[in-house]
Amino acid sequence: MTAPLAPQYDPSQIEAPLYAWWRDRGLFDPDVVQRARGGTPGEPYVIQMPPPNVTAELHAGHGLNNTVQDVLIRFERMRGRRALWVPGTDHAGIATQNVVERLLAKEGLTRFDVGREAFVERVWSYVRETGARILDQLQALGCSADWSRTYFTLDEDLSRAVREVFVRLYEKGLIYRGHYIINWCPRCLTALSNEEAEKEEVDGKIWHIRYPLAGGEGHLTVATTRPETMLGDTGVAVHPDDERYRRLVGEKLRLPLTERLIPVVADEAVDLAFGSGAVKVTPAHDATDFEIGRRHDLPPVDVMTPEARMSLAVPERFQGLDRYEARGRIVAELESLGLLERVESHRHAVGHCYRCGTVIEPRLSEQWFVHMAPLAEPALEHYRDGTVRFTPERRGDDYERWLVGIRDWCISRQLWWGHRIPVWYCEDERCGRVIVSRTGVTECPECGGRVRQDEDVLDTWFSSWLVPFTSLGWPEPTDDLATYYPGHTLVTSPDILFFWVARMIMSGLECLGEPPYTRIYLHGVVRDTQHRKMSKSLGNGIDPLEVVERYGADALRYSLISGMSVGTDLILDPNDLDSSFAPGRNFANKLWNAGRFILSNLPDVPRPLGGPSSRVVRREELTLADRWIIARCEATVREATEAYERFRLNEAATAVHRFIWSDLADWYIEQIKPRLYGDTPGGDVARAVAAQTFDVALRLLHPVMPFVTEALWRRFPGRSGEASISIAPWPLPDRRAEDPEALREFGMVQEAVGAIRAIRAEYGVQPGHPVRAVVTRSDSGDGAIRREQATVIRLAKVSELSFGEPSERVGGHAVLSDGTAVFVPLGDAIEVDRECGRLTAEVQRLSQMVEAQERKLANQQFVSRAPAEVVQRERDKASTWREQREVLGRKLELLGCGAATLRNETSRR
RNA sequence: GGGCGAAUAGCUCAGCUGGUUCAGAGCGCCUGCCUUACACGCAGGAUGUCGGGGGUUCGAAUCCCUCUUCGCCCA
Repeated sequence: MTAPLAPQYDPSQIEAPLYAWWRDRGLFDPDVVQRARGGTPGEPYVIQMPPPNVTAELHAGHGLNNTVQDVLIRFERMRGRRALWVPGTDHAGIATQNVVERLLAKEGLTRFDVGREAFVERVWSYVRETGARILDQLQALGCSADWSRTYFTLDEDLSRAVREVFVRLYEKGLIYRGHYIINWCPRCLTALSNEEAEKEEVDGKIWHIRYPLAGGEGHLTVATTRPETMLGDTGVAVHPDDERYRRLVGEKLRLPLTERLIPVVADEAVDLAFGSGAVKVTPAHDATDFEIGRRHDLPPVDVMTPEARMSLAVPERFQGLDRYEARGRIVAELESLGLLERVESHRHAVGHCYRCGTVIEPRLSEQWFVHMAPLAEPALEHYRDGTVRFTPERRGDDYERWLVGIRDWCISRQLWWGHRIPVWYCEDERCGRVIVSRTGVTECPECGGRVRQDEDVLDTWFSSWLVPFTSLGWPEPTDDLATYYPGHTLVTSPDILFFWVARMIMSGLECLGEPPYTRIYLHGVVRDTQHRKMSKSLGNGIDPLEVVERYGADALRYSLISGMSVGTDLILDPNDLDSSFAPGRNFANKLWNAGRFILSNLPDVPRPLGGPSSRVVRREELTLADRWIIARCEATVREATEAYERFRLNEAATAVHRFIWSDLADWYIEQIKPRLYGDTPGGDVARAVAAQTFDVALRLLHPVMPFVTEALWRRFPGRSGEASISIAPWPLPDRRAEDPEALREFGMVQEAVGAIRAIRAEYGVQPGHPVRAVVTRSDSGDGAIRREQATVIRLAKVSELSFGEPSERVGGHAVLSDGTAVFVPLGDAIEVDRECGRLTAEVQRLSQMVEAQERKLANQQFVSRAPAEVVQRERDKASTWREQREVLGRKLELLGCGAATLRNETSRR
């Protein structure tokens, strides 16, 4: 039927064709899948992909984030939901503009040289050329996003929606323009929101500077971390309750280096404990000072240019100096004037541009803002009433705190790449009308005069906070919007909780009355072994595409998923990809070979395990091993399904791993080999059970390892060429498959095999060399080992297995958990002393456990206060251990281990 | 300065509601094996003051307090 499979799994031959097949058949499009399923209407399930920057290259963080989303979307797709994963890219204003500016710089040009229009065209052509690259890269990971719905935040439709929202919020009075202190990046030359100014701890200093009293002797000492801003001081503030300075309030000071006279004012905002308790007030360069200045009529004096050089408002000798050069010069001059009282070291948080790392300059500037409190309120309510929930839960606290203390959002950016602010100003000064419009404006509706559009563009996040509905066609009432909004799960990393997640909830509630999703899964960050975030500049990144090339996408995905637990970071070693991704590579290969074995043994039409067929396998045909693997499979279905549902993806992955590797491959496949190609009858039953349980395992694993599972699943006999595991039904739990008796009994067989193998290894019996074994049943023994003696004989390489009391004494001894004794006579091969030592140690270990248990049970408090069930369990444990100890104790006597040995062993401890 | 998280085998991490998964998994390591699915494998094995100290409890890796170290967020 199909070509024989290679003994070693080679993902490079398998993955790309399978991906193309899925994609071209439309299996990622929920509407196509719905039709393929015969139109059964499934409940929609929607995930919005965090749109990567259009200029981004795939890194490990993207790999993790998108793998998690793909696992969830594939899981829900198989469960019958109309699973839609919406992909897109973000125009990323600052980042993209920076990239193209760097390209221009190589030609010796700036954006100002080429002009706005040409520059924007240049960015577009760059984006058109490279913009889809990251999405292509995601395909190599197996991501099953619906590419037919891919959006770009600057698409015409999405841009229209952005203007719509801007105008609506403006009309509701939630967007306003004003002069405030904003975060200014002197390198990117734009305003930033508070969130975009990343606080970073730096070692700084506090300079204590004397400001002389204008009238008479003395001075007032102020403390500052930014002495260069003193040139813009227009006052000094003290706390109204501060006894030290009360008499100075209202006095004038002579501002050093400028000779400007500035007043001392009293203001509640001053922290008595900080520095000297007197603060310089620089209204144009500090948010708090700006407020103080307003309250006391202190005029703002802007002493810096946009590039953070000293402006014309300062004495000539400082003009044009960079802010840090100016700092040095100013401090030196103050020192020479004897006005520098002292300098202290000071560690404090300083804002840095999140795009270029430059230290932010707080700057007075006219910008557009969103008034956030009214938007935050419903977002808060939907969290507090449990509608919107976080995994891990504690992240909800961050969300709540941010919303409670929310500040207005500065949304204008002094960039050229982005959504131009839809505001026009009448150029006729007498009119001065401000027009906010959904469509272009060419003349003033008031006076008919000329208008000019606001030069600025909107914050990139002002478009991405809308994507859960703009990606579906809003504000048009599209079918997609009706079907797929609101969505369900959002998967991202915690660093954009405020930037994006919280704001999307606000916009969804504002524009559509419902939050865009209700479950937010925030995963960790990928770090190196020194726990540093992976980054291009540190060179400690892992290239997911390289991993895919070397080990396959399945190996990457399994390694990421199984190594990541809820809410914790993922540590990977970029210098040792082999050991980082060995788990996934090994497992894919194991799966491949288990599949190779099972498939090569299947007939064209295997017997079914259930259903109406007359060939159905009857329950009484099943052997103990069959019943056991079916029961284990059932347990795995429950475990894995629940784990996926709870976002415990690592548990799902390891549960299936355990089933496939430890249960199916190590035990079941080994156990059924005689039935498959020996004389033992029942091969058809074994084949049926192997096929069925392996099929289930493949489906359970498909969300994590989509390629290898599909490759194998499609090769099952009787599969139609159209069938894909990606839309195969999810395995459902089936109570009838539960079988505690089979689990226990086969467990005893496993123990017996394990005991014999251990004895063999202990005494260096060559693997091919058969041994005899004697099993002495305990009173509680149930005879499973006797019934399954063929299994024990095969798997433990036993030549002759007998039951009853052994006739010999010299050999290896073991006792199973139910007290059954296992004896391997080894004659000359055994060293009696060694065996005595081994058994004595075991007896002693058991004795300690028994004694501890007896102490516990002798404790009246325990017996009376612990639940009866627990007490019973502990009693059972004690009697089991006691029995094991007695069995081994008798063995010791039989072996003739002297009391001397015992004493030796005792004193050694 | 405030808040949160983490600390368990050499490494990366599970251990969810205190007691039957209680000291686990994978990788690495040691020993022996190319046993006709797989050497990316098979079989066996070693390795732990569950970060320190104190407390609650009949019982603590698990709950509380405290200290140390590391990380994150907010001012």
